[in-house]
Amino acid sequence: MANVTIKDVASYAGVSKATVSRVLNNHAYVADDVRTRVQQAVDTLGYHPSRAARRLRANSSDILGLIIPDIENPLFQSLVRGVEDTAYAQQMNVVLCNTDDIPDKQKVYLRLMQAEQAAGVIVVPTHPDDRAVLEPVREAGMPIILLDREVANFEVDTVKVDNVHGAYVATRHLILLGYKRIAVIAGTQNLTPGHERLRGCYHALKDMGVAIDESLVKIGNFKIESGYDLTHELMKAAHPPDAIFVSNNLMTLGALRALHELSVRIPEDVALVGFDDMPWAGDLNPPLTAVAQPGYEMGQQAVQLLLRRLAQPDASFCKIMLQSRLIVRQSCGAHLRGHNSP
Amino acid sequence: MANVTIKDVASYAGVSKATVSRVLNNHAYVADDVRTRVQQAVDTLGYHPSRAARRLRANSSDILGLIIPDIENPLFQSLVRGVEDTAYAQQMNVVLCNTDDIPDKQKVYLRLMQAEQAAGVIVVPTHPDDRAVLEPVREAGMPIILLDREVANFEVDTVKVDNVHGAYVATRHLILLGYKRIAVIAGTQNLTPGHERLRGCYHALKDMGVAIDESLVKIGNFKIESGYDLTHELMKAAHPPDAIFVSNNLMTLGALRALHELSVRIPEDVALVGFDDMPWAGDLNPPLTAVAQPGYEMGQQAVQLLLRRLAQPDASFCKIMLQSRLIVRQSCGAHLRGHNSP
DNA sequence: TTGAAAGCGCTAACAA
DNA sequence: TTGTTAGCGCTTTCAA
Repeated sequence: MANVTIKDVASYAGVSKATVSRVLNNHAYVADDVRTRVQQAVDTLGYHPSRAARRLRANSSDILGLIIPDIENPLFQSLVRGVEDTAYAQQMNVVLCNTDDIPDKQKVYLRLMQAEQAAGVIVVPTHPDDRAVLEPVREAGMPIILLDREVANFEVDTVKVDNVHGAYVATRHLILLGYKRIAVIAGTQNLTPGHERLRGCYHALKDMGVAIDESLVKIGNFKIESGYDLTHELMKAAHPPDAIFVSNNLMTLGALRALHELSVRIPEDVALVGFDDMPWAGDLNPPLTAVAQPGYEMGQQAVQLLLRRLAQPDASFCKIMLQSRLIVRQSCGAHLRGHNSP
Repeated sequence: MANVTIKDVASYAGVSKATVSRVLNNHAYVADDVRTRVQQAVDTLGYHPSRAARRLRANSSDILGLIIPDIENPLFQSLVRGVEDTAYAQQMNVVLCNTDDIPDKQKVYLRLMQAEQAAGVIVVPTHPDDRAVLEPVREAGMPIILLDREVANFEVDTVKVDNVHGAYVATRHLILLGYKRIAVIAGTQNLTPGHERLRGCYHALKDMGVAIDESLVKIGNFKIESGYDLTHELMKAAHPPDAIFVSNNLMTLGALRALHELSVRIPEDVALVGFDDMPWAGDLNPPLTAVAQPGYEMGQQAVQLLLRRLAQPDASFCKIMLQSRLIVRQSCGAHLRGHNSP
């Protein structure tokens, strides 16, 4: 009933607490018969060491903090699974925190992880200026891995996706398909993915010799409503676009909804390519052409980076850049206009 | 740099550790000037109490374990947010665990929660026979709240949805719209939602005087492939259905994919109604008619139940049953056949 | 190869 | 109103 402690095991097995501890932690210099006797005691008593006590002793835990904006975003879902599966295989436990991109929440969670003596944290930072909050945490001895987004003036292990290239490929794809008025719904510009994706767009337009019409560039905030509103703006204009590149999944969903409401045919009237794939992107109306980010691998890599940092606290900082890839379905009109795929 | 402890604060403020502790925990009988002096010391030193130590002392924590099958399922996403938001407001911290419906994983996580001295766990159990794993945990003093599914012979606080009624309404909706050959893709039958939803179907068919064609009843396992495969089976048969009720979101996605592959028009050739709504259900092709479960509220209620149990450990067990509601979009064909909605 | 003892940071009697 | 002290469960010297 009451909790079984190491003391109970010790007296049951007729040895000292120290010996039980040694058995538990696989120390050398324990007689075989003693070892088995202790094991039996542990089993019959159903003993499990108190993590609180261990943590107090060791001043660290096997907890891995994972701080993300929002679990309802499909990208972060696969990312979380990548982190969890990898951590689980290493006997680490993941504590998931949603910041909703609110810096204060992020601060609270970072503090929590410190207080919990987490082994380290993997963070998708809320803001490029987050250095002020992150640096003290690292100074206090907790390894930090940044994921998906970067923070200004903050050298740190990072896993990200080549946003510029992804957006470049998507935009070029639209150009090659012959669209003339390509609009872009960009994301929050002071988030790395936001401006990198816009830059990728611009690069492609320039490289392919397409003049940039600034009235076709809208800056959103990565949320559904934003995609919805900006699409309305775009389509209500005197010269609406014939194709739209949307910078993330949520805004793409908003764009889709707006276009349906306006009874605009996709891709006949307007073609659509989104950044971020979703498991059900092929079931949307129409099946969505999208730049797929390797969310699961991003999670995996982040954990690997953390383990490396834990093993070698003084190793130099490392940035891992993963590739995205374009998945051509129907919203871009490739099936109508032929395959000029990149 | 090094961790600031209560001792540091005490000596900085020129008082004893006990006094610092009293200030920290808002005890009465602390002189005002002492209180402020300690507060200042805390602030300037940037002190945060060690949770490990507190936990060791108190033999319990403010951690709430949330054990679900899979975060990639939209239902569990809103559920998680409901739990997190509610717990957060109560200063509790949520540790999320995905079992993938694998009993062994569930066992590991339950053990982890015990070792972490969680205040309680909210569990979506993997199996109706899970009593053997769950009961010992509760016996050991940890409150358990069951969510979404029930466990045989295990009296416990539970939050669930009225699956029978939800399926009933969905099926009746199809009957009222005039469909004659209504198929059902059911879920795992030894999971409560699985057989309850099938029962709801049967009830509706019987009540409305529709003969049951057993060849139109398929038992799946709640996963995408299952919905996909069974839809293929259904449509390849000599007498395919003119409507399908699918028992959860993932299988509905599979069904949708299969129907598209077969170039079956929805709802003209086959109507479709799914259990579980999804944020983007309206963007699917066609917009999906679905039974919406109140995932967020389920999460909220589960936390409330846990708090109640924590406050009154001996209160009698309580079962909360939430209603689902039918959201009529286009996949059921209501817009073509007129509004015979329930 | 084993045991005794100290101490991790905190809180709660008990005393003053 | 405050300080002293013991102890939560564990690991790790140090000594035997």
